[in-house]
Amino acid sequence: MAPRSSKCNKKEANRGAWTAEEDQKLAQVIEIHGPKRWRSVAAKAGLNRCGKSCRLRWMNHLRPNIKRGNISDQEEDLIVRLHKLLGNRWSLIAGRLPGRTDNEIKNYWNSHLSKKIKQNEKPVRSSTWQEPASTVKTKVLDMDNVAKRSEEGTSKTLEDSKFSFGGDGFFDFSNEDPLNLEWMSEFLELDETLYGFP
DNA sequence: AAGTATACCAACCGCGAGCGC
DNA sequence: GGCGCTCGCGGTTGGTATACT
Repeated sequence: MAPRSSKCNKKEANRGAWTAEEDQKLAQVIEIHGPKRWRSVAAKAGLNRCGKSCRLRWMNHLRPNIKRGNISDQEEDLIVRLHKLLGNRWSLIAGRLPGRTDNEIKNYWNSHLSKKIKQNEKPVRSSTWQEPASTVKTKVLDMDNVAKRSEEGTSKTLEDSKFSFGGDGFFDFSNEDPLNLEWMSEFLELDETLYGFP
């Protein structure tokens, strides 16, 4: 059976750090054709890279409005709260932090926050309540279902909520200031309504 | 100054989901 | 319904920079 196309050809493809020239070529092709069909983007750019690698480079470095470094206290707090709520769903967490990438947040978590959390293990929601990781996963899966039901117009639970769902099936917070934590506390209240916490 | 340990970040890998044929 | 292709995600690895002894 032929190898899956999503795998990079280890022998033929360029690997390792990207050069400025490669970045430029990639950005040019994406400007013309858009950030999709990554394999053909790689081919059109004349890059000896797999599509996957091109996508990663674009998403994490070349995209417009990317913020680099200096994660603020507010952002850090938000990451901690969202991680408590969503678990290791980095792309979702990154979606709430404008200009930040999932990879950056994941790295930041692994290198800074996971240690910090272990040290001062302070529950955010109450002085005693702490959510097991398995519960988080179940809840998130449930949230997916609730989101679907909401899209289908069959959800009663969220009917009166101020929150709406975006096209990706998740909460659309587009009207909320991502760094204002007020919306988060309301979100946690909603969470309690849905799942009976604490 | 040299060697070692640690921190940080970019990139890779494997897997699963979605989609079209 | 099955198959292959593409994409996106999360975990992991490897290289480089910095701190420490």
